[in-house]
Amino acid sequence: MTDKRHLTKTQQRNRGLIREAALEIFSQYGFRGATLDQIAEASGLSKPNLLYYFPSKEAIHEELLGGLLDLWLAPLRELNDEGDALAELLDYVSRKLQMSREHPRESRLFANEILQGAPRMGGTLDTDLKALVDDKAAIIRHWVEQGRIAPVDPYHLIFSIWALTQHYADFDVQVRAVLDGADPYPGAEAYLHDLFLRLLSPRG
Amino acid sequence: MTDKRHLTKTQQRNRGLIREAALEIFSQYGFRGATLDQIAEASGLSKPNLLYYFPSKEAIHEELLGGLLDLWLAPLRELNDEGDALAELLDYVSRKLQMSREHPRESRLFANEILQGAPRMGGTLDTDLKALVDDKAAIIRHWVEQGRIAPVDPYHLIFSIWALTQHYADFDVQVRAVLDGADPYPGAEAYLHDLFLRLLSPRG
DNA sequence: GTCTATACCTCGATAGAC
DNA sequence: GTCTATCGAGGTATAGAC
Repeated sequence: MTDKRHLTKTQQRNRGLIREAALEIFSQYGFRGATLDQIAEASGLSKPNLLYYFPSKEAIHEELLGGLLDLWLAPLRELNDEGDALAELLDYVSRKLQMSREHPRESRLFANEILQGAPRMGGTLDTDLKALVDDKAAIIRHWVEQGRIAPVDPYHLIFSIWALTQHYADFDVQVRAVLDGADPYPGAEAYLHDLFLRLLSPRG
Repeated sequence: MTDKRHLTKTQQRNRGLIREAALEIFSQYGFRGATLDQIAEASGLSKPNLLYYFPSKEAIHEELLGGLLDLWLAPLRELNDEGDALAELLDYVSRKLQMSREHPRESRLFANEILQGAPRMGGTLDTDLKALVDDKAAIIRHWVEQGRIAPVDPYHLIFSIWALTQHYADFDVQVRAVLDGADPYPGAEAYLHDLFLRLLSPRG
């Protein structure tokens, strides 16, 4: 039996190659659009060898999805109720945008999954995701009540941060078509900082 | 030869049934994830009968994509350079959000296509889309220069409107998981109106 | 651990009766 | 115009030699 705590060098290396290749292919073609041939090609391993390390195509996909929600929610998890309210939220936006820039494939893999109704993410959306968002929304509501930020709906605020940051990864081809291929991130950083600063600055 | 201008009642009806069913299935599963069996089932026609009306699976998909970009850009096209700047933009946001609410399947079909690199949309992004956005961005830049709205990057403003409105259709399952299944649109309408009002109101 | 060969199935598309 | 039956390609997974 292979024990996760006692993997040989080869095993670690090949499982890593497969994960990397699978991320590349699944994020571009979706689960059903991707084929084991493509993943084999991209990883440099043979197709039967893929199925030596993972029992099925589905298992490879699950391996990727497993850690994805955690990675995805990490920036939100860092939101600190004891920090400066406005700075905390602006930092969150910045971290989330950086996540899109550094992990566009993970963003697209996630988007593919959600777009199709999250058939392979099970109940993690209703449990883990919802619990964290409820927790952070309560913090934001508190900040509003204390007048530390302008009044906003905490849930729609969080949705808007997700939407605005992930858009640059998920709709990359559209963005670059409009911008003639230019890197959108410097402009996005400035625009989003400005947007949320104006939205959230307490007035009067 | 079938001439589009002389379709029988049956032809019109069945082609309509196929389009409706294909939209339902393609938007949920993507092009490769969808099967003709599913579309046949959903349309109430037999699989060979689908291929009597359309030469291939790809042709059905193209039929849907064909009009999609136009439908998609219609709200932006209405942006009128002679109207009141702030009201024009807020109305655009509202129209675009309504499009998400009324056409979530079209939104997801489009998102599926863009997410995977728009392999079947040809050059329409680089030509039609870019031309329209450049045109409207020039109008917005003009409004900024005249001081009729606060200074913003016109391109990122348009991206942000797309991202924020489409998010509610494309990431519906995630939004509803967080909101316990509640309808997000009333809250979204208020939040987005508020957001863009604060962002764009000229100050000083 | 890794390969070649292949079993087996799903799916798009066609043949041909009605 | 619509059906049943079926072909053939492509895809997941397995067998078995090395």
